[in-house]
Parts: sequence; structure tokens; C-alpha cells
Amino acid sequence: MTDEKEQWLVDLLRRLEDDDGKKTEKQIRIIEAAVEVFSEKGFAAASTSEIAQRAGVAEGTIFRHYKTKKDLLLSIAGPVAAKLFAPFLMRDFARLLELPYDRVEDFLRAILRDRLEFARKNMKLIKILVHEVPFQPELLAQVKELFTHIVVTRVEKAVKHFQAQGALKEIPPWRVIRSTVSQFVGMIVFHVFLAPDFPFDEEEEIERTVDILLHGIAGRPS
Amino acid sequence: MTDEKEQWLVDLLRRLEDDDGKKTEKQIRIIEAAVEVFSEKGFAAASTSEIAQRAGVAEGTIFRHYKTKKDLLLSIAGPVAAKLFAPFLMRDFARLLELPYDRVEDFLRAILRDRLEFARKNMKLIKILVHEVPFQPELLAQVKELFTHIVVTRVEKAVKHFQAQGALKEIPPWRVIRSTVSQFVGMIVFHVFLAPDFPFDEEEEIERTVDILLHGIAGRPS
DNA sequence: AGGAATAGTGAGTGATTACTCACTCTTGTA
DNA sequence: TACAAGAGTGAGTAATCACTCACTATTCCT
Repeated sequence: MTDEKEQWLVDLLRRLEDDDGKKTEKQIRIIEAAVEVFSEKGFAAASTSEIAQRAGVAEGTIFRHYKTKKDLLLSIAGPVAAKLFAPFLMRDFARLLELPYDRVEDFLRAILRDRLEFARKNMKLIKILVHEVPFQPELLAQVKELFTHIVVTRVEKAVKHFQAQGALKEIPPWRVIRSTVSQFVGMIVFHVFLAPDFPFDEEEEIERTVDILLHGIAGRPS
Repeated sequence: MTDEKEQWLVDLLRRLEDDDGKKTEKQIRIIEAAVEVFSEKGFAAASTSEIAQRAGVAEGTIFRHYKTKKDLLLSIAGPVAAKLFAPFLMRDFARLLELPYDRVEDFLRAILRDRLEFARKNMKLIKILVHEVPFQPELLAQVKELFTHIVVTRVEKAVKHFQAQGALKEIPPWRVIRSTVSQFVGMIVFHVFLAPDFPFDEEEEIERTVDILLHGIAGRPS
């Protein structure tokens, strides 16, 4: 039944796989240059002339492939939003709920590890998305829709599953989700964006973060 | 001894109190209009002509008080950065460490409550600061300096104090700080910026957030 | 090989930009 | 009251902006 309403999501993600479909070499260079300039200066302060210059292309070439500058932005930031939530749509994620012996910590560790890697590989794209989402209504709507659809249909189910199992406290799922997202985003923002040179053992850092999320920072006697 | 090196910080905050010093009525209107336009469109997409129009002022008047558009931005965003960290410099905060009977949860609740209120009252200003910090090196440097100075001299001391007391786990203070900031920022961003219409009992929400930070989301049996 | 579609070009365009400047108006002081 | 200093003005300016278009180069199908 989920496959009916979420078909568009699956389609969306499938389209992301072959997004290198039929692109000219120059068009690829335009996208690469746009990512550079957008992430460095922000969308509004980025000029099409600089993008063209960095791509080694005439300015008119940009507008052959993209109607407007905003079009170029959306063609870049849109897919990032989808990829950001992609792992929560994978089959493995749904199947996971059928494995009652799977421990929450393994589950959380896997997600954090995966999204940390994703953030590292896509720093500039994420920066562009986060920066422009408040000013581009289309982007905001897309992100909100992706997030709510995924959360209510998948993640919330997973939370309730683990709660029934006794692995998670019986608190409202949205609070569990918010705490987890806060902790994970905080960790990723710190290590990837704020202090990328801060030395750390990735596996241990993941484990400690999940441990704090699960058991808190209070002392033992409590 | 802290009073020597941190004199500049104290001075900075004192200057914020009487920042309404000798300002013309039109100058105040310019600042108000600038806050509006900057937060709506972003600094780069905001035009001085629109700011002047909204302030009911000639465009030249802006440049009588501010050398450049960037000057106007910095005069707005700079003080916000300082006010953001201000409560961690208050005398009460330092004195708190001399009260061994004070419980961590009361401490955390007070901070969260205070910063939540601050965020509500200064939504637009915070939005401007967060949005422009990555693109204005002066702002970034100021925020980093404020944060590190405050953290190492005050908050870290507080964490170690509570650890010695047995109220907090013996984990590296920076990890305690990161977890706390993550959880608090996540809570504030959700309630103030993402879902301001989401109905909630503020006091209970504060209590539940602090409880999750202290004791985690794991089920009792563990 | 031929011809149509698509990719690429770059000079040109009107609109908008941040900022200037010569000027007037207001305010405080002696 | 006289006068200096600052506040306020708005037309003006050079630069830059996103975007267009008439044209050429390349690719692709038959």
C-alpha cells in the first residue's frame, strides 16, 4: 500500500541514478562551476558571467540549457534534497523492521555513519541547499514534503517498532526523531563544516554520539 | 584573573546596553527596515533602494550613517553575535559554580528557557546572522572568538564542576558541550523557525528536552 | 553526402545596482 | 541672532546584472 502513494518518490530517486544521462561535456562543466560559485558566494551574489568564465564557456551557453539562473540553482539543489533523505526509502530500511533481533544502536550507528559520509562527499551541495532553502519556496516545499512523507511512513514506524520492543522509551515518536536528528546533525555539522581539521577516530566518535543519544550525559547515580 | 583577558568582552557587552545612544529617528527606521529586508531576501539580494523606501528615507541618508551596505549589515549582525553568548558571561553564571547544591537539570533548564526566549524575540536578527556568517569573514571570526573564549573559560569549567560532583558522566567536556548545544539548538530551531505554529507547553517541552539530554532515549532495561 | 536539429557563441540591451555629491534643512551653542 | 556642524535629500553615474539573438559549429539520422 505504501508503494502506491510513494511511487513518485521511488521514481524521483531512480531518476537521480542516471542523471548523467545525456549531458554535454560543457554542460557538466557549467554545473561544476555553478556549484563552486554558488557555494562560495551564495546564489544571489553569484554572477552568471563568473560561472561561465570558470566553466570555460560562453555566457550564452548557460542559458541554452537553463532558462534562468534560478533554473540552474534548482537543477542542482533539488536532487540534493532528495538524496539527503534517500537512505530512508531503501528496501533494507523497511526490511529492517522484520528483524526483531537487530539492536537499535546498530541501526543508529549505520545511519549516522552513512549520512556522515554523504555530508563529507557533498559539502558544497549541502551548503547550497541549506543556504537557499529559506529563500526559494519551491525548494522549501520539496524538502518539507520529502521529509514529512518519509518520516510519517517509515521512520515513525521504525521508532514505534523499537518502542514495542522495549529498546526505546515510550515517548512521542516526534520527540525521539527530533532528538536523534539534533544529535546527528550537530555531530556532522561540527566535524564536517565547523572543524573539519579536528582530529578524531570516526568509528569511536560515531559510537560515543549514539551512546549519548541513547543514555544521556547524566552521571551514573542519578 | 579572568577579568584581565576578558575585559574586552565585558566592554563589548556593556556597549550593547546603550547602543541606542545618539541615534536619529530616521537612523532607527533605517535599521528596522534593513533588518526586515535582509531577513526576507538575504543580504546580497537586498537593495539599498528598497531599504530606503521601506524606511521612508532618501537613499543617500543610508550612506550618511553607513559607509557601505556591508557596514550596515555588520552594525546589525555584529551585536547579535555578542548577545547570543551574553548569558554565559554574566556574574550569576560564574557564581553558580560556588553553589554545590544546585542541580544540573535546573542549570540546563534555565539556559534553555532563556535562549528559547531570546530566539523568539530575535528571530530575524538570528536569521541574518546565521545566513551571513559563512560569507562575511569578519563575522565568522567574531563568532568563533566569542564562542571559544566563552567556552574554554566558563562553560568548560562548569562542566568539569558538575562532573566532579558526579552529576555528569566523565566524558570529554567538548563532547558534553556539543551534545547539549545540539539538543538545545535542535529544539529551538524546531519550535521557533521550522514549526512556530506547532502547539506545545513550553515548560514541559523544556523539561522533556533536558531529560532526554541527561538520560537519553533508550528503554529502561537497556 | 545532405540536411535538420541541437550545441555553442559573444556582442548587445535595458534594467538595476551601490554609491556620490552639491545642495538644503535642522539643531545646538555662544 | 548668527553660524557652524551635522542630518537629510535625490538626481546623477559608472558598473554590473541576467538574459537575448542572430549567427556559426557540431552532431546525428537517413
